[in-house]
Amino acid sequence: MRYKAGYKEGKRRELLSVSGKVAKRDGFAATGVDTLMKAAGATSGAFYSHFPSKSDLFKALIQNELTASRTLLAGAPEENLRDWIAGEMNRYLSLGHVRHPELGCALPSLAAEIGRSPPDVRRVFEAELLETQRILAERLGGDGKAWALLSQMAGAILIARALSEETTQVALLDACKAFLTEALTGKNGSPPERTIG
Amino acid sequence: MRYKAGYKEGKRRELLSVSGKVAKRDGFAATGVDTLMKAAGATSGAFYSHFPSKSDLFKALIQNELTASRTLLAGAPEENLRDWIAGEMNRYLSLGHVRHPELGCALPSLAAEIGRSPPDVRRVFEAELLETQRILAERLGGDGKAWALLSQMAGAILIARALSEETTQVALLDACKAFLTEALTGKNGSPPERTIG
DNA sequence: GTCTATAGGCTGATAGAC
DNA sequence: GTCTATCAGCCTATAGAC
Repeated sequence: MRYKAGYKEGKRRELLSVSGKVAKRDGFAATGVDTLMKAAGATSGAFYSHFPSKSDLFKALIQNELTASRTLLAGAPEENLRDWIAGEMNRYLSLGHVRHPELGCALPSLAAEIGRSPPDVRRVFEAELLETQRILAERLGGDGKAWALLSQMAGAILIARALSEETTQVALLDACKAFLTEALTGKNGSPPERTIG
Repeated sequence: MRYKAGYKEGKRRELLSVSGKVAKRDGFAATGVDTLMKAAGATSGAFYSHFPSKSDLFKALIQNELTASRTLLAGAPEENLRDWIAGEMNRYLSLGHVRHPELGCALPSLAAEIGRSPPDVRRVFEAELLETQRILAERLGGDGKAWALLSQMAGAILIARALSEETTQVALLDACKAFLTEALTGKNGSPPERTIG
């Protein structure tokens, strides 16, 4: 064979990673196959030897992105609960996350498009998100707290990105940090950092 | 003149209303001008006598949608705070809202697209949202509570729509209702209704 | 003010050379 | 496995008839 064994698998991984970044930044439907492939250093013709259709890429990409986010979230489990919550809050509800969707969570970037996608896409999304929710619920000590935390964090980044002024973005982020910290750990929790611009 | 005075203004309002619905359901960028106009009983040629460009329609549509949502939210101010919060929660965090984006709030449907739009679009969004946040903050007695409530409610509908199973959607909605009710009114608030499918 | 027709560019996907 | 070339269809926006 003209290509090494394992080449295709590595290239597929690269396609997933690169097109995930572009999709989170510019939207999945709004970005053409040719553009996605150009970002990975190839052409649209090559794409179809890796995925049967653009929609199949979307499913694989969702799985890849949510798994990566979950790994990030599941890290640092040794600390106590309050410190872990404060740390995750400062990481997720940051201006850096608002400014760099390509490096961030898929929920604020792609959830609206997933909601408009066929059931097979949404099933992949649900399976992956439920796994994240399960881990969160275990740490927080409650299923409901996990859903609430996920919803508010994703919603905060979603709205902050749509805002025009950085001062307003910071006000929203800091408000959500304070609200969630108090609701999840009680008034005595160590206060979250102020967002640094 | 062959058309009545005031006709154009009325038609413009109809265009805003109809294209708002379609955009919230199918996405704004994903829907062509011709499709938007067909939904309003006209053709793409006529569109450009009402709006200079599709992007200008987006700005007008955002203004129209957020103003309508704010009017809905600002209603029923006579009750006490806890009843009002419970009522708004049951209205916004409902399966009907999940299932019918065309009739619902623009935030879960369009915020991601607004975030990818040029500054002039985001400025319109920010001005309108700040007015809603101001009213909410007054009622809740705190700027931060308003941002947190907006973020979690929008995030909850955003994520619920991307889920596949109705039981999971209901679990998420009920969790957010309970979480927000407790965080905003304390444990003694009357419990929110369970979501009815 | 609305219509049809059109321009130029983008899209997802396929065919065949290498 | 990747390339170029191509198809049919959609997009935003404009021109000219009525």
